[in-house]
Amino acid sequence: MRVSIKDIAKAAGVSHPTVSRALSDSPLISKATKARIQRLAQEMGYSPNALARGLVTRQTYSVGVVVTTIADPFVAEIVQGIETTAHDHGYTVILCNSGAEPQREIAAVEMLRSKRVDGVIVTSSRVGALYLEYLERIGAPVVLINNHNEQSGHYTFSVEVDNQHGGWLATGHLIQLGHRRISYVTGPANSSSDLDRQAGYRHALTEAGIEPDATLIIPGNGRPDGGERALDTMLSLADPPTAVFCYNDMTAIGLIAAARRRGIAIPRELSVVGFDDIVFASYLDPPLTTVAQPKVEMGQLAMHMLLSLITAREDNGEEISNKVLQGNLVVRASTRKLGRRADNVARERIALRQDK
Amino acid sequence: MRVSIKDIAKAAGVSHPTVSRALSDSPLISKATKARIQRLAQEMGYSPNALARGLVTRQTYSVGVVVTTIADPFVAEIVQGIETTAHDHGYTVILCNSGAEPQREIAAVEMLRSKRVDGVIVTSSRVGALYLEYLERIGAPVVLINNHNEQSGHYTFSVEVDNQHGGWLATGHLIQLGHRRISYVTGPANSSSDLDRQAGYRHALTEAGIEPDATLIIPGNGRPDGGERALDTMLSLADPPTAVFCYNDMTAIGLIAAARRRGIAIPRELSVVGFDDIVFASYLDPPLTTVAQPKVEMGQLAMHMLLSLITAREDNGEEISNKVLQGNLVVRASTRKLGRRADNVARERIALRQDK
DNA sequence: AGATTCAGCGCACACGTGTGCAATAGAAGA
DNA sequence: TCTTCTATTGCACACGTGTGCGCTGAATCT
Repeated sequence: MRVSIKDIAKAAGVSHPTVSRALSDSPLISKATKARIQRLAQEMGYSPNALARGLVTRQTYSVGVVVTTIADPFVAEIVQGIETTAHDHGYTVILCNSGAEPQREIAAVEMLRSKRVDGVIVTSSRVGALYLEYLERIGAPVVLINNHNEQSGHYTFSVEVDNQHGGWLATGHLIQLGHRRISYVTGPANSSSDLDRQAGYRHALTEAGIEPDATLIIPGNGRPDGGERALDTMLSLADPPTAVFCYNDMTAIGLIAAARRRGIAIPRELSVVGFDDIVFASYLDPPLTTVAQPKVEMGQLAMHMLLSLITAREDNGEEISNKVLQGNLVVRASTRKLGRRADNVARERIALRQDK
Repeated sequence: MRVSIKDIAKAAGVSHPTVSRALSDSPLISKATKARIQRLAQEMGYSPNALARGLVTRQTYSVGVVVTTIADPFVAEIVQGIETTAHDHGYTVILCNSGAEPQREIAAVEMLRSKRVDGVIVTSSRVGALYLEYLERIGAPVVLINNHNEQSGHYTFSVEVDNQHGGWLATGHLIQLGHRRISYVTGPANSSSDLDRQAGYRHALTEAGIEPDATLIIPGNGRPDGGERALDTMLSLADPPTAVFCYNDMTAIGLIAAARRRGIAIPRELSVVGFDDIVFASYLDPPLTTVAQPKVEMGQLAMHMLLSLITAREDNGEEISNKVLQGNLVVRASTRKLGRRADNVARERIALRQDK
C-alpha cells in the first residue's frame, strides 16, 4: 500500500525515474536492470498510485456513468455492457444514481468533474438544456443513451434505438391484429424517447386510416405503479381501448398485474405491448409481446464511442457520428387478434355506463 | 477544467495556500478575503482536483463495489442501496463486474488498489481464501455481503441475511402444506449462502421427521437456465417431488418457465418457493412465494458499516460486528396444499416409468 | 589514437493540493 | 514609547509519478 517507486529505487540503488521507466517497459533502460526492478516491485508488493499518475498524465482511465436508477433492469443491462467493455480497455466505471432528481444529477456531474473522469455516459431520461450545459463544463466527451442532443456540443454524441420506428412497429402489430382503439401509456415526462415512441404510435394509426384519439393517451411514469394507475384510467374511459402500447416493459408489468386483480383477461379482453424486452418479459403471465432493444450492445457501443472520443480528442472527432439502432418486434402471448370477446366486453362496459 | 488554485491566487493577488484555506473555510483567513476568493473561484469555474487532494490527504472518498453481474436484479437493488448512502456521505462508487471469473475479480481488486479506494464492498458469491488474501492487501476495510468470512481479518466484516433460517422458513412452509417429497435446487457452487440455505432445508426436513433424500438435491447455478435444467432433472427422478425450494428467484423463474412449456401446472402439480423476493416475483405467473431479503437495506447497512470502518481505522474498529438480518416468508400463489392431484400425478409418473 | 556516437542512467521540474512554521503588521497592554 | 499578543498571510515542503535534458563511459568509426 505504501511502497512507492522511490522505495523501490532505494532498494535497487537507482534513481526513481529509472524505476518509473523500468516499470513502464521503456526502451531507455537495459534489460538487466529492467528485470531486476520489475522483480523487486513484485516482491515488495508495489501498486502504482493511479492518483499521482493521473495528476501528471491528465488521464484517469475512469469514466462516469449517470443513470436514474440502477435498480431498473433495462438500465442495469446497459450498464453491464458499458462496464465490460470499459474493463476490457483498462477503464474503470464510476456509477452515479441520479434518482431523476436534478439536484442530485448536478451534484453527480460536479463530482465526476472533480475526479477528472476521461468521459461520461448518461442514461438519465431527460437531459435538459441546462443540464447539458453542466455536462459540457466537465471538459470531457459525453455520450448520451436514448436521448436526443439537438444542440450537440463538440464532444457530445448519442446512441439510441429508433424509438419512432419501434412505436410504429408495436402499434402496427396491434392494428394488424384488428385493433382500432389502441391506447398509449406514456413514460417519464419530457423524455425524448417517450415523445418519439408516441410519434411512431400516431404515425401507425394515421397510416392505417385511424384518427388518433387524445383521450387514449394515458399518462404513466415508466414504472409498474404508473402502469397500474394507467389501467384504472383506461377503464374509466367512455369508450375504452381493446389494446394498449406501453412506453416500456415495466409499465406493461404493472398494467398486467392490475388487470389480473380486476379480473381482466389478457390478451382475451385486452392486448398489451411493451418496449425494451427486459429479461423478465418472457417470464410474465402472459409472456409479453414487446419491442426489443439491444441493451447490452447499446452499452458496448456507447463505451466504444466514448473511447474513440477520448483517444481522438482534437484530431478526428468529426468522424464520429450519432448511432441509431433498430429495435425489433418480439411477438409473444400478450397480444391477440381482436375477437368478438374483446369487442363485446368493451361494448358492454359502455352500455353499463350508459345505463347509469 | 484547467483552472487551479494557483490561477485563483494570481487573480486575487494572494498565495495559493491562502486560496486553499479560503476554499476549505479555514478560520485562519479573514472573512473579507475568504468571501472574495470564494466568489472568484465561482466566477472562474473552479473545480477542485480530487486527484491532487487525494494524493496528499490519502483519502479519495471513493469505494469499490465488486459484483458478479449488475444485470442480476438482486444485485442491482443492493448496489442501489450502497450507492445512495455513499452519495449521501460524499462518497463515490466504482463498480466492478467480476462475471464470476477469478481472473477478472483479481484484476478488479488490483485496479481498486491502484485507485486508492477508501474501502471495498464485495457481493461476489464465493470469496475463496486466496481471494480474501488479495482483498486484504488492498489495505482498506472490506465488507462482504452474503458471505461468511471465517478467517475475518482486522478490517473485514460482513452483512448477510440469515440464510439457514430462510431455508428453514421456505421448507417449513412447504411441509406445513403437506408436502413430503421436497427438492432443493442449488445455487452457484461453493457459495456459503447456498450451503446455508441447504442446511436450513435439511433442518426443516429432519425436524418434521422426514429423511433428507440426496437425490432430491438438484444442481443449479442461480440463473434461470439453471432452473430450467433443474426441472428436467427433477422430472427424470424415480420418485419426483411435489414441491421445490429454489436457491433464488431467478432459478425459480427459469424452473416455472420450463414447467409451463412442459405443461406442468404450478402450483397444482408442483409447488415452488424462491428466495430474494426480487421485484418481479410478484408479477410472475403464478406470483412467486419466496423468502424476502431486505436488499436495499442490506446495501445501506453495508455502506454504513464501511463508513464506520473508514473513519474509525485504528481507533475502535473492534466495536463493529458482523450483521445478520432476518428474511421473511412472503406467501403468494406458487405454493399450495398437497392435494390428490399433485400426488396422483407424481404416482402416475412413477407408474408410467415402471411400465417401460 | 583521437573523434564520434550512443546506450544507460540521474537531475530537475512539473502536475494540484494541503499544512507546519515563520514572518509581518497592526492592536493591545505596560 | 516599547513590548507583547494576535490575526493574517506567505514560504517551503510533501504526496507519487512522468519526462525533457544533460552527463558518463564504452563502443564504433576514421
